[in-house]
Amino acid sequence: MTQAPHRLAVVVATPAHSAVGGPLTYASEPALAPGTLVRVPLGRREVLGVVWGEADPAGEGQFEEKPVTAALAGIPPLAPAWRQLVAFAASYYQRSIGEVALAALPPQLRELSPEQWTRRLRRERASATAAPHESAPSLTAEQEAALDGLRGGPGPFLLFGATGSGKTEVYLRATAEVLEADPQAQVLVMVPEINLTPQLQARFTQRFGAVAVVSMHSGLTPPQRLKAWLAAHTGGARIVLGTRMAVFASMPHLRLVVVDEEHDPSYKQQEGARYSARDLAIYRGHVEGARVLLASATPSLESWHASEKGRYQRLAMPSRIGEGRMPAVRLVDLNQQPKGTVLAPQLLAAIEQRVQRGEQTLLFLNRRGYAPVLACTNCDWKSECPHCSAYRVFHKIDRTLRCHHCGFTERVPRACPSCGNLDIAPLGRGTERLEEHIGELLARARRPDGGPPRVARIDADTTRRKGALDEQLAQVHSGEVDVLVGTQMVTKGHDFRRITLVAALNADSALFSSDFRAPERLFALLLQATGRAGRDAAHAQASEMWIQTWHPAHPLFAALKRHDYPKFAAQQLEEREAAGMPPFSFQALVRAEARTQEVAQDFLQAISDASQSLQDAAAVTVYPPVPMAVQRVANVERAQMVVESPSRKALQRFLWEWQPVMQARRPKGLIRWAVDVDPLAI
DNA sequence: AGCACGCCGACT
DNA sequence: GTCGGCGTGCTC
Repeated sequence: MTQAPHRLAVVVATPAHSAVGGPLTYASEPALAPGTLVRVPLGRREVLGVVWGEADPAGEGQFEEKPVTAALAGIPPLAPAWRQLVAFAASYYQRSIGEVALAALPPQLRELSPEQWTRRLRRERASATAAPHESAPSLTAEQEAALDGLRGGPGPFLLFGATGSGKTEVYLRATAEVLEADPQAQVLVMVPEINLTPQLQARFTQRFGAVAVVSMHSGLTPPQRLKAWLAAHTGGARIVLGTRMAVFASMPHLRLVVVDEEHDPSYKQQEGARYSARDLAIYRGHVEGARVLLASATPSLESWHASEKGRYQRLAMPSRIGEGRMPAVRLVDLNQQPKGTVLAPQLLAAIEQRVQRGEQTLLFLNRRGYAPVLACTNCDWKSECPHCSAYRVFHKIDRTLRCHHCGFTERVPRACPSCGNLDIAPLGRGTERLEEHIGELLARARRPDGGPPRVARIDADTTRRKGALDEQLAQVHSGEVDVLVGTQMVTKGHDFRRITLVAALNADSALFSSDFRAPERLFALLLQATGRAGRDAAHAQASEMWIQTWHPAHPLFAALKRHDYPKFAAQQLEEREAAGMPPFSFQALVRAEARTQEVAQDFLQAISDASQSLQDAAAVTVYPPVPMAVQRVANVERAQMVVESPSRKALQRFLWEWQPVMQARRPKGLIRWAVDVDPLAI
């Protein structure tokens, strides 16, 4: 073998602050272009890497530079814009480039040998044309105006559109225009949840044909993911639909990015590189010269603020299509009800009325299981999880106590484990118990056909099986179900035609939460739930949203009654500004996990003290460490501290200066620590 | 992150 | 007497 002339910088999936956080240097006989996928030896294994560029000549001779094992040939290298996106995300969210890059690639790529790879490529030689299939419906004036706005500027755009105003049709039209204007152009459409991809995929394939559309989300099998990725990377797929991970899809001809329900917290990744797919979409649009369209009926306050300041261009579609109008919001004051009321009599009467008329009701309760706690009636035993600082939830269906944090599950004890008392009682209620309860309450009511009312429940427990959600939704749509009990899962996106009554039963917990974003989330959730009712013009008049609350005078409800998001947003932004909170400041969270709370907090305190000598310390406030809300999970103690600055730039610099300090101060017994930039929940 | 090596408890 | 728990260290 002759001397290998090229020294390549290759990124591999190593965490940011291990000793090998940066790109590694490998030797290669042929010159490999940046963006080429390679297999390289690392320790005793062989891993997938991405060529990032030429290695730094200064580092020559420092390590034994092993040769690249093989390049995955036959596809174009990852484009500069993709690499720039990955490098930016790694830098902004304080991770290594390799970690972000490899997480953004389909996992199966890591496992394929070069032979399997070539075989695989040969199979995927299909190119697709986007042939419009169905004819598009005519547009409302508001949709026309939104599309005009979209044509008229560079963006980014914030489409502020009521539920039922026809936002999806705007995405379809905008997509059609982009695809027609450029025979190679590609479009990325993101939704918050996997559950929402099938119906969106159906809409897009109807319009553009199946070959042009692929979806990308964690529910795909590894071969499906690889296939979708290849189709996007080689340009065969003109349209990519997906969840947050799709923001990293390799799309060399990206021209339009749509972020549907942009306010949804699911766009923030909660482990590994904690990126916001919505924020990265904005950045990506910027580097690729693609239009970015964020859309929501209840935009995040960050996006709303940006549109108020003119950084985002706002497009408004306030009206529901056709005769549809938003349901009337009615509050039930729980202070006026007998103690222990689950459903106020007037709400129950309203439900019975719907049942008799053959209309449907959605009861929204954001807590699954039968009861959140099981307690002994004699001593003070409660169903605490032995591994977490949380109660295990009682699931009556299989008579188990399940910890929703660590998964620890046991059969319900026959008697109190502490005192032997046989009488242990559920406290509070979840969807299971509500389903049971409502069944009893409605026992005397009759459907128009004379039959007894049918109650169904949709939550994470009833939809665990693949396809289960679809089956259950189909039952609702066919009219088999009269009353649907569900968690927030049912408030998102699903188009229920015959629901004329929606009720939220436990809205209050978020009103006085310590999390400053809780009201924003609650408002979005309730308005979204409201949007589930009255989507069918024939029933719209009688549609209602009921909210049971102890605090009917809360200003959030006043805005909700008028469906007035702008008013609500203005109030919230005023408070945020006065308190110096996002979007008027920028935050990061340092989290630490250890066997003991003391080790975790001491570490945070130590790095906090050490941070005061950093260059940007004056522009940044480091708050004291505190235990996390759920302090212990799976026998690991967790603590965190907030870091805040009025300047995003200063915060960024500060965090990067700080990283080596954290590394150096890492004590024995600390399991891990992580930085969460722009955290959603504190 | 993997994956090794290395030192102390309950099983064949 | 081994299997295996996870603590510590290394990877171009």
